[in-house]
Parts: sequence; C-alpha cells; structure tokens
Amino acid sequence: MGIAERKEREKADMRRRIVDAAIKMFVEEGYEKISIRNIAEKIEYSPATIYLYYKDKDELLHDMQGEAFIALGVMFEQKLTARDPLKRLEQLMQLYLQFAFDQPELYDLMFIIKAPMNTLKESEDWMNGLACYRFLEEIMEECVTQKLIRMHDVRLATLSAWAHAHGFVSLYLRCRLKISGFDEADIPKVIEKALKDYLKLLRA
Amino acid sequence: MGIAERKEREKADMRRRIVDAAIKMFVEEGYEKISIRNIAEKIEYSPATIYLYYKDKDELLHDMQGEAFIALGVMFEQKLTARDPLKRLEQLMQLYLQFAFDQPELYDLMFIIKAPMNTLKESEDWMNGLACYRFLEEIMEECVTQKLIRMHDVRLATLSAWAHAHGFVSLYLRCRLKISGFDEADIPKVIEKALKDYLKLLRA
Amino acid sequence: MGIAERKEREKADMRRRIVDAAIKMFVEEGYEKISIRNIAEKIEYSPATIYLYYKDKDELLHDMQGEAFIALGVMFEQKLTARDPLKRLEQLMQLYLQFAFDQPELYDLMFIIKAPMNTLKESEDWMNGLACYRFLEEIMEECVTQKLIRMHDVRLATLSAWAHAHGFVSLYLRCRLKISGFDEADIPKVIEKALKDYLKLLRA
Amino acid sequence: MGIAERKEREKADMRRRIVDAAIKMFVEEGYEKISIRNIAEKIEYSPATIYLYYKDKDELLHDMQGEAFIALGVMFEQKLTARDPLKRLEQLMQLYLQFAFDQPELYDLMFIIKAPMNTLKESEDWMNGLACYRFLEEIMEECVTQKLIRMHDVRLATLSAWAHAHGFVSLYLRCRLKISGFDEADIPKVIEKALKDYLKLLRA
DNA sequence: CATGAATGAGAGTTCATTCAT
DNA sequence: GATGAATGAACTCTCATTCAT
Repeated sequence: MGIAERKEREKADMRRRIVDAAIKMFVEEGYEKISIRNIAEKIEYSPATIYLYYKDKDELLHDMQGEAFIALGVMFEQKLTARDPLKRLEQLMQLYLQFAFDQPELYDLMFIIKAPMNTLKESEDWMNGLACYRFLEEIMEECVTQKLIRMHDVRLATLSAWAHAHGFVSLYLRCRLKISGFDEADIPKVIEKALKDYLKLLRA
Repeated sequence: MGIAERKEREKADMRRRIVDAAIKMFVEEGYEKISIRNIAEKIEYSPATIYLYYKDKDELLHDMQGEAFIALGVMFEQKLTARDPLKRLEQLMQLYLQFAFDQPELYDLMFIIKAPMNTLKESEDWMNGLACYRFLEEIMEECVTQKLIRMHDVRLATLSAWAHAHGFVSLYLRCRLKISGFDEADIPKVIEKALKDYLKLLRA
Repeated sequence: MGIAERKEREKADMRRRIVDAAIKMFVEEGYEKISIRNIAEKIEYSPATIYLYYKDKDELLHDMQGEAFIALGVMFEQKLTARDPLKRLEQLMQLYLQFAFDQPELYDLMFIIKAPMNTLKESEDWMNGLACYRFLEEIMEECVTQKLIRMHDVRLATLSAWAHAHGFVSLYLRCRLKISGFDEADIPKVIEKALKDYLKLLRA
Repeated sequence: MGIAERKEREKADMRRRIVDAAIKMFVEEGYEKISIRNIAEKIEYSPATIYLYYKDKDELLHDMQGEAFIALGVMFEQKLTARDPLKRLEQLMQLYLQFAFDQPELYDLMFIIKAPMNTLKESEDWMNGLACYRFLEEIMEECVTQKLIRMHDVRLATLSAWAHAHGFVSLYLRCRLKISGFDEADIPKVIEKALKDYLKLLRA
C-alpha cells in the first residue's frame, strides 16, 4: 500500500512539475509561446514523456487551468475577510479584479481561452472553476436570503455579477477599452469604480 | 488626379475582395481554419498578393473586424427603432445579443480575439468599433441627461452596459457557463433575462 | 521437473494471452492500429512485460500469424469433408477464399505482411504455414497419383494452385482489381468463378 | 502561351525530380525508409516544398507508382516482340517476372502496398496500371477470338493470368515460398516453369 | 516476474512570410 | 501589379525499445 501511495505521489509530482513549468512559461511568455516541446525542454524531459502524464495538450491546459483556479481560490480563502455579505461581495469583486490585473495570462487561461475546455465532454461538469464559483454563489445566497440586494434568483444574481466583472476584464485584456476614452493607465481604477457602482445599484 | 483616384479605388476594391473572402471563410469555418493561403486560394490570387495590400495577417484581421462592425452597425441602424431611450437601450441590448448568437465567429473577431488589435499602435484609436459604440453612448447620454437611469457618468454607464452584455456573451462563447447550472440550450434566454434585470436595476 | 514444467506452462499461458489480445485488436482495428503499447494496455500489463516474452514486435507478429494459421487449419479440418480429391480441392479453394474474405486482416498477416517473417533466419523453416500447406499438398498428391489432373509434379501443382488463389485475393485486398472492370461487389463471386475455371483446366 | 507552357513544364519538372528522388530512395532503401523529410533532403529542398507539388504522401506514392508502371510499360513496348498471341503471352509473362525480380521494391509499390491507392476515390479509375493491363488484355482478346485458349471470357482470362503471376511473385517477395520446399535460389526458375505449365494448360 | 519511467527518433503536416522575377 | 517558388520554423503526436529497480 505504501508503495502504491508513493507511486501515486510520484506521478502526481511529475504532473505538478509539468504543470508548474508550463504555467511559468505561460505567465512569462503567453499562451502562444507554449508548446509541448517548449515545456519538455524546460523540465528537461523529452516531449514524449509529457504524453505519459497527459493525453494531449488540451488536457495539460486543463490542468494548468485547474492550478490557476486554485491560486484564485487560495486568494479568496485568505483575503476574503469581511463578514457582511455586501462587504464580502465587494471584497470578492476587488480580489477578482486584482487577480485579473496581476495575472492576466492566467486569467486568459481560466476564462477566455477555449482549449482547456475541449477536454470536457458534453455532459461533464467543469470542476476547475467550481470552488471559486461557489465563493460568489454563497455570498449571493446570503444576499438574496437576507434581502440585501434587489435580485431574488441566486443563480441569476451570481451569473450576473460574474459576467459583469468578466466583461470589464476581458474587454480590457483584449484591448477593446481603447474606445471608451479612458486613459489606458486609469482603466483598472475605472473598472473598480464601475463595479462598485453596479453593487450600489444592486443594493436593496 | 483621375489616375491616382482610380488607382486608389482599385486598391480599395482589391482590399474589399480580400476581406470579403476572408470573412466568408471566417464565418463558415471559424478562426482557426483561416490562413493567408486559404484566403488567397479563395480569391484566386497568390498569397504574396495579399501582402501587397496588407502588411501582415493582423492587419487583414483588423480590416475584417472593421467589416464585421459595419454589419453590426447596419443592424443597429435598421432595427433600432424605438425612440424612448430606455426602450432603445433594451432594444440595442437585444440586438447585440442576437448578433452574438447568430454570428459567434464574427463576435469573436470583434471583441475577443487579440490579433486584430495588434496593428493599433499605442496611441492610435480603435476606429473599427467606434460607430457601434456611439450608438450605445448616445442612448446613454440621453438616459443620463433625462435622468432615466441611476447613473450619472455617461462614459461609465456606457462602458458598464457594454461590459455586462459582453461578459455574458463571452463566457458563453468560451464555454464557461457550464458551471452556472443552466441548461446549455436555455442560456441565450437566461442571458436576455439577466440583462433585462440589469436594465431594471438601472432605471431611475 | 514439475516446477520447470509449471514455469514453462505459465510462460506459454502468458504468450497465449498476449497473442490473443493482439489478434483481437488486429482483427478489430487492423494492422496499422496495433502497437506494443496498445496490446500491453489491452492485457493490462506494461509494454516492458511483453518484451519478457517476445524479443521484439516481429516475433510477436510471428506468433500471431501462427495463431491465424491454426484458425485456418481448424476450418479445413472441420469443413473439408469431401472425399474425392478433385471435389476436395475445390472445397479447399472455396474455404480459402471464404477465410480471406471473412478475415482480411488475418489473411494479410498470414500471407502479405513482411514483418512476421523477419524473425525466421535464412535457414529456418516457416512452420506456421506448414499444416495448412499440407492440406493442399496432400490433396494434390492424390490428384497426381490418381492422374486426376494434368500436372505431374506435386510440389509444382501445390504451389501453383496456392499462388493462383493468393494472386486473386491479394490483388483484391490491396485494391488492384479496380482495373479489371468488374464491380467491386461482384469480385468475390468472380474470383470464385475464375478459380473454378482454373480447376476445370487442371482436370485431366 | 509560351510562358504558361514553360511554367507548366517547370512544374512538371519539379514533380519529376521529386518522384525520381523518391523512387531512387525507394529502390535503394525500401518502402519503410522513405519519408517526406528524407526525400526533401535528397532533393535539397525543404519538406514544405514537396507539399507545393503533392497534397500528401499518398499522392506522391501514387505518382511514383505511375512512374513505375511507365517503366514496365516501356519494357513491354520494347521487348514484347512476338507476334503469335500465345508466344506473346508467354513473353509477357516472362517480362513481368523479370521486372518483378529485378525491381522488387517497385513491384511492391505497384501491386502490393496499399498507400498509393488511397488517393483514388471510390468511383475513380486506377489509371496508373491501365496501359500495362491493356497489354495483357489485348493479347488475351486475340487468344480468345482466335480460340487459342480454353477460356472464352476475355476479362476473366486476363484477370486469371495476371492473378496467377502475381500470386507467385507476391508470395515470393513476401517470403512465403520458404514453405514450398524449393531452394530459395531456384524459385525464380520454378515460378517461370510453373507459369509455363499454366500456359500449357490454357492452350486449346 | 514485472514494471514504471523514460526516450531518441521520427512521422506528416501547416503556417506566415519573403523575394526574385 | 502580381506571383511562383520557396522556406524556416514550428507543430502535435506515436512508436519500439531499454533499463534500473
């Protein structure tokens, strides 16, 4: 049993090393620069080795995405300190933005790039994002239950808040906010402001 | 002068043909299937010819994006019939969604894919999206002026509405709404509903 | 001694399991889909294990070929019922064709693919095909002895009949009969007819 | 027009060079050693260049096959001197065998390997082999018309003679004649003898 | 006995782009 | 103005095989 466990751990370690190397490259050089060969080189293994741990590139991207979500989850865990649901909501939004601006490449992988979703079969759930999603959902649940906001459907409220934040971020990351007339440099602040305004609207 | 003009016109014609062919392929086969070679084949010119009219692929994508925005603009022009600003806003939102769901590939090009933005220099404005943006902005201006909504900054209101809609659409197009618990097939309706709720919140 | 025998038996068992799995894959997915890794997966052993029982892929293919010949031999054994040598010859031919059309992949392995023959050293005999060959040879021997056919050299007669049948089958399996002007679907029947004609020619 | 022709010629030249290099490698090193990269290296072009002239490897193999058939055709043209249909038939058989024994790799490509046939669509004819096939067919036609042989259906007679010869050759090339008990070195002679016997049987 | 881990070698293919003509 | 020809640089992925354990 000990042996099986050790093997298991070693396997997991290797996956971890692959994913870590890949994420590092990803963060440093962006999506388009990562390739199986690149990653293999980085970890000083042959490309074929990667295929011992991942069936294809999409599956690897999927795991990288998972890792990225863990990072976000940890951040929520640690920094989401407020108790009051509305305050907590605002805090979560701010953390979300902060993550996006600090780790734009990871954000891309988590919420924009298609590839990591390819491995999911039609029926399969997207587990990677679940924990983080729950953070928001739970807050929204409280907000709805306690009638703190002007929405009554938890799912809809959750989706809406997320979509709103994501809308800002993704337009920004993909350079579409040039049009808005705001100074590039101000945009993070503007977005924060806009989201706060949204929360104000939301408040009952 | 006449000659210069003719040349100019011919040049424009050729660009148009290239762009049209490219868009057609884009719509039919998706972003990943288009390549300079493919397009060249379609218009029955050599790949090299395309480089006489476009300095690189990004520039071509930029023009294709422009064309796509024209299509959206025309749609707004024709179907945005309501007079009342709030009604008009709702209508615009619906048209936006409709366009996104009908032409997901074009939407991608307009709002998600990075490449067409690469050609824009730091300082340069993004003209492609401007006209469409104005549609929304003008409505928002009226809304603000007439105090029909609970926001006072036109730019912020515009940005916010757009971001909200885009957030929904882009999460959907990139398969992230699996997590929301809604049925895939219902999502367009759900989004519409969510946006209407947003407009309700917004209303003064 | 008992122990050695048991070991021997176990070894044989394992080879059998490997060969069986390999043949199954071979029949189901064709020559090009089988690989050591695939087979290993199927029998739930590691690829390395296969190399404990087979020195290389060719040797395994050789054993698979042997198995295939056993199948053909069994078929001959069971269905070769005629007593009269000429009738028996015709029957054998038909059975041969039937096997080829029913099991084209196995036929390939037995008579066309080079690899399984690579293990045979220059001097070594090809035992795999022997038993089946004997079926034909024995019939031919009777035919010659009883002067039922217009050939006098048993070996030559045997070879000739086999070559003729194989010629048809292999041209067919490798798609060369497109040229003959016959309808694809009719070809099995045509071949049968042609071989019967050959037997008529042969008859004294 | 001159220009177009020249271009055409140059294109053909290049295809020729590719095919020639490929055939040379093929003849020298066998089927398994040729790869697009290899060929490219040989002709000192990049692999990509080959794809300007051939859509894929199968298409190239198809052309190589065509070239091989031309060689056989030329041989028939030049050395098929007999007038008498039966003599002519015997001569053709001998030439066929000679070609097979002299150029076993080419024979493989023409009659055994699957790949060059992959490019042919279901409905499409196999032109490569046609001219050579006609040589045999025409002879058979004369034989039948003049009642020189004991067969009456030209197509069937043609097919049968070809299949018979091919049967011998392909069993030999793929090492299956080890079983026949003949000495490896004698086999070409044996085959010749066997085919002559067949022709004797055939004679009216 | 069995294997986990690893790999070197190589496959076919595609792409954006360049440049002499 | 147009292009034919070419390519360097990638790409993902698969395979038979080995060897320390």
